[in-house]
Amino acid sequence: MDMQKLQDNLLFRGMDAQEMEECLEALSGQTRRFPKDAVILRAGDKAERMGIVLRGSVTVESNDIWGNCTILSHVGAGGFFAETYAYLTDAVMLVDVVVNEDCEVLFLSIGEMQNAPAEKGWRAKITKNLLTVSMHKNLTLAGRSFHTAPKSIRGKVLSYLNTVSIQKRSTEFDIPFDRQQLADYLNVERTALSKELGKMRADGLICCRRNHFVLLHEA
Amino acid sequence: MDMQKLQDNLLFRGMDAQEMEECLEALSGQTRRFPKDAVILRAGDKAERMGIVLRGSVTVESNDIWGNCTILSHVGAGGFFAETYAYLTDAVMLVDVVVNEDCEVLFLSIGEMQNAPAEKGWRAKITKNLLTVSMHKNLTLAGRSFHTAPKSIRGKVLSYLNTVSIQKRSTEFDIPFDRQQLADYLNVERTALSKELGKMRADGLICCRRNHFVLLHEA
DNA sequence: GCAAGTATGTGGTTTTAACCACATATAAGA
DNA sequence: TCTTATATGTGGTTAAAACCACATACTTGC
Repeated sequence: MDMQKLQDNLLFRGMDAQEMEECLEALSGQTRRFPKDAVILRAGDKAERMGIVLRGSVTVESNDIWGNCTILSHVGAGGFFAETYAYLTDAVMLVDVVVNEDCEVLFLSIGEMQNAPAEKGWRAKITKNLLTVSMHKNLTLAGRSFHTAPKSIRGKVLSYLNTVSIQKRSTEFDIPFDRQQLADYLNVERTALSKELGKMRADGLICCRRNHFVLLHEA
Repeated sequence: MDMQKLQDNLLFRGMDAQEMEECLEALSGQTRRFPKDAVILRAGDKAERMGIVLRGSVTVESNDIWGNCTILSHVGAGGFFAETYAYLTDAVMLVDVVVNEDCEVLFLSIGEMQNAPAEKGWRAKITKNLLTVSMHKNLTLAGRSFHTAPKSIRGKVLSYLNTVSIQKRSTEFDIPFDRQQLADYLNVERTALSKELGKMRADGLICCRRNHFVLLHEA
């Protein structure tokens, strides 16, 4: 495991090498690799361990019996999943975690944190860091609510693209979704999304090819 | 302020009277009353303080320029708002916090927590409690995503009512929303919601009057 | 470069919910 | 109690998106 890279991760921020090691030991840190489309966690599971994406990416999604898919969030390298379920041990997962790009995941029994001796420096640090992680996750979830709120497909798309543009600090960027995934994220039908993107292009609002987008300022 | 009741609050769990006092002092605890429809916090504000609802209730909502309202969550007595924005001090609020029923709110400069001496017992406790609060808020937000995901109004309503029923452990319960608010929460149009509720009643799925609902098991 | 598989786009139809106008019911105040 | 205000429900129309079938474009492996 690349310790240096891990030490830069938000969850371990502020720890020295010694603390990191103790922490990984106490929380039974373990890495695993998964191929694209693998289901890492399934709705109904009781997740005892949270996941940290070291390489690749995953999506957190809900899949109902009728085949409807709703993507709640995309988690790239350095991101986290299932931390809520792993920490609130009584909560049952309502979502699946699915591999988007071949990835490597570090699992941590984050609940064990609370059993660690309070004197250990890493305990206070990881608690504080997990708090920050959780709050950021809150903003992510709230963000999706904003994207799905507009009534029209165009409104949803613009809300989403606008946010990505702000995050990337550029009007030209790649999004982490293909058409079907973007549709599932915005809760709309794929072909309707394609149509709307076509209209938006015709209207001179955007320019896009596959997952590459450019936002255009109207003349 | 009713200290006993406050001590039962999730955020202060595990603290003794002494710690509570120190904590409230350090975080500049201050209570205020608000009448119905007052706007406690407005989108665009930088919230330095989180709110704890002691009495009454508030809604966290997004109101755009065109008059569209989206209710993200309802916060009743004992609940919290703006903790994310108050803790992540650089984040600007994207939502309004509006009084739903006349209420009393305790404000806390939760960011100050990090400046308190680490030896203080209350600091570790409130950090841990805030973590729990944040994670529960995550589940709340994810819950709304599930309610708004179904394509049909009926699907949304059933998803919502089903969840409330599970929380209240009964098929008969009051919801904290009037029709307009429920529509805003589920992201649908009010009159369309009324119509659908009528149909659902005709279909023998539910029985409702104002904000009182009974779920019926089909024959 | 070709074949096969996957992703994306387009046209046409149907379903659904938004929208508007208004009726009725309930609550609150004089 | 009567009046007024507010909340809820209903009918009809329209706009929009879901849905289906299929064409085209792109990717990948051989």
